[in-house]
Amino acid sequence: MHFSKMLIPTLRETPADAEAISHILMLRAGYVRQLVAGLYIYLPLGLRVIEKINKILKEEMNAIGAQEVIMPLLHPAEIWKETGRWYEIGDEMFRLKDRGGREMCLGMTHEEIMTWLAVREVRSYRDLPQIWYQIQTKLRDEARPKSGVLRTREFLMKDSYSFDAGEDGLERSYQRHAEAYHKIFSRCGLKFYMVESDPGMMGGAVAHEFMAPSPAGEDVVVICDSCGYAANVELALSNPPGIKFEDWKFEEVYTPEKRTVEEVSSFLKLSPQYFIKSILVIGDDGPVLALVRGDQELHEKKLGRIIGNHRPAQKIEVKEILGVEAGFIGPMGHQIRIIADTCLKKGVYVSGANKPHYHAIGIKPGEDFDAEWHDIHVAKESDSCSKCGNPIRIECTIEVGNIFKLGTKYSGPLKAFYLDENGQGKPLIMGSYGIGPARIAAAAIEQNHDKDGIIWPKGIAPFDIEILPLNMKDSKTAEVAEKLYKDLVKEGHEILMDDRDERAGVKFKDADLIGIPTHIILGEKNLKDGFVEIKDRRTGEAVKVRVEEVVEKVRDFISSF
RNA sequence: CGGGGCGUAGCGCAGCCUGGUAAGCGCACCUGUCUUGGGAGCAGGGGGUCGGAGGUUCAAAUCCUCUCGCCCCGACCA
Repeated sequence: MHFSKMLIPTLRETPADAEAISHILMLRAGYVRQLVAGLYIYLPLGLRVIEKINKILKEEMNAIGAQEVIMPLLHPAEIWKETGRWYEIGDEMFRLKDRGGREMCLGMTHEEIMTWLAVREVRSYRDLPQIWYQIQTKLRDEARPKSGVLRTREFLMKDSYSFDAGEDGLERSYQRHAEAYHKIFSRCGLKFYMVESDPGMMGGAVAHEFMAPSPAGEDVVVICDSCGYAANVELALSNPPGIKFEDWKFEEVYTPEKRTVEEVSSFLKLSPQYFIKSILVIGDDGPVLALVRGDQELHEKKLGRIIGNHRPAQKIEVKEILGVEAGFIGPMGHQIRIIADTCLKKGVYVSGANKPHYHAIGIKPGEDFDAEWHDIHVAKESDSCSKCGNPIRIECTIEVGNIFKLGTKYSGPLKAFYLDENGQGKPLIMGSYGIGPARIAAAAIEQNHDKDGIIWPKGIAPFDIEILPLNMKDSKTAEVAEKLYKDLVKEGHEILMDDRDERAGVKFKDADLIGIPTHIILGEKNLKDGFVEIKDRRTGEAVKVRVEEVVEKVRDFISSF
């Protein structure tokens, strides 16, 4: 393609409302434009990247026997009502009515519709397994779209759904997806982790996420380099640093106006690790007291998985339920449900004395109070791996893919049954699997850029090579550039030819911004001696090559990186 | 939905506090000229209901009220 004939509106300056690097660079390099919050236009270059990614997705999905289909994105409400999600999902679902007043919604995912198809078309165990996928638009009315293309209200998703006769089959489909996903993200040039994740509202028991490390990511992941344990911080288990306990006798001490752990800890000159933080929350089934160590934080989601929906108690509620004001709560002597972090199970601690302006020293778990023990703290960098005891790492990541074992969550309510060998009706065992192509593109930029712009991984670059004839007014330059372009296209390379009548500096700057992996530079002086330069965008390394050898050298050059 | 910030030319911004002399700057764009290995120079030019509505005033980009939009933090995230 010729630059002069393409819409590539590069920007010299950073747009004011972009903050994430991928967002800034996609705007500056002319890949996308924003319509309104969370809705993006993909310009020619941006579309090329998405299509490269989609091609990889299709190849790898087809390779595991998945079949491409396409589903409507307008859905009748009835199906969503049957699974209950019409009611469970809140404002995130776009809802509307057709002219007949029939309730509809825009598809935010396709479990219901895929299962609807399976109900009708899958009859026998002989039809199984089936894996169906599509690459199609999803619509979710996000509360807060952000970070450019990373979180939008409308986005492309490769979603696949597996239907098996039993748990073994699901396991196979799940593993095949995991392997395909590894290949996909590798081919896209991403650094990524596969981590254990919370199945959440998707239902089912097992789920993994594919996470691309990047400071722009909104998910936090716990990684153990020693044993390979990797999990989303929403469920990651970890052991807080061990501490040496004193042999305190139970004793109440006067701590006037000292309420927070920091205040009491500095007042008593004891490290926060020796404290028990007591947090009262109000759940659907009544109040619950959550206990974590003084140097730890309570993880709401971890607690939520144990007690369900809950919210922090208000000050008045604390007084009413526990009989003491916040700041002096201790775990002793309460009748309500207590969930305590596992690391508190042993030791001798300090906490509130359940009377105003007093704390208690020498509290022994198991003796002075009892609790249900769960890992409910937020994993931190200083924690150690719960599996092998070695240090863990915490990283911010972009979720680029996920895989869920659904079981019969959808096939049950929608009555997706098959007949087994004995003629018995059984529910299909399902899995669902997603990948966001736009997030792959954004993550690739987040992980591959420098001060000058994007450095695309070869697998998903919009073009393989950019030709830069530095002076288009020089007839020799223009002539050789055209010939090289034709020859290289004939070789099967995708080429962007910067045939604009721009100064050399402009072409270099734009080429670096746009980030095509290989540049062929045609300067007047080199050309007089019969040479051009082949330059690698990532390293900046350039080699001088005779014009007639370019086609051959490019072959070597490209394969050497 | 709560908190904060910002809306002035395609992009980046100044002007607002202290109303009039305030529709400005840089880049981009158009014409000409010159230049061609890292966003050149010179000369000329086009482009704005100052997000919108209402109000105060002799007079509003500027003050007041309402409203819409965008970004960031948090909550939420099938």
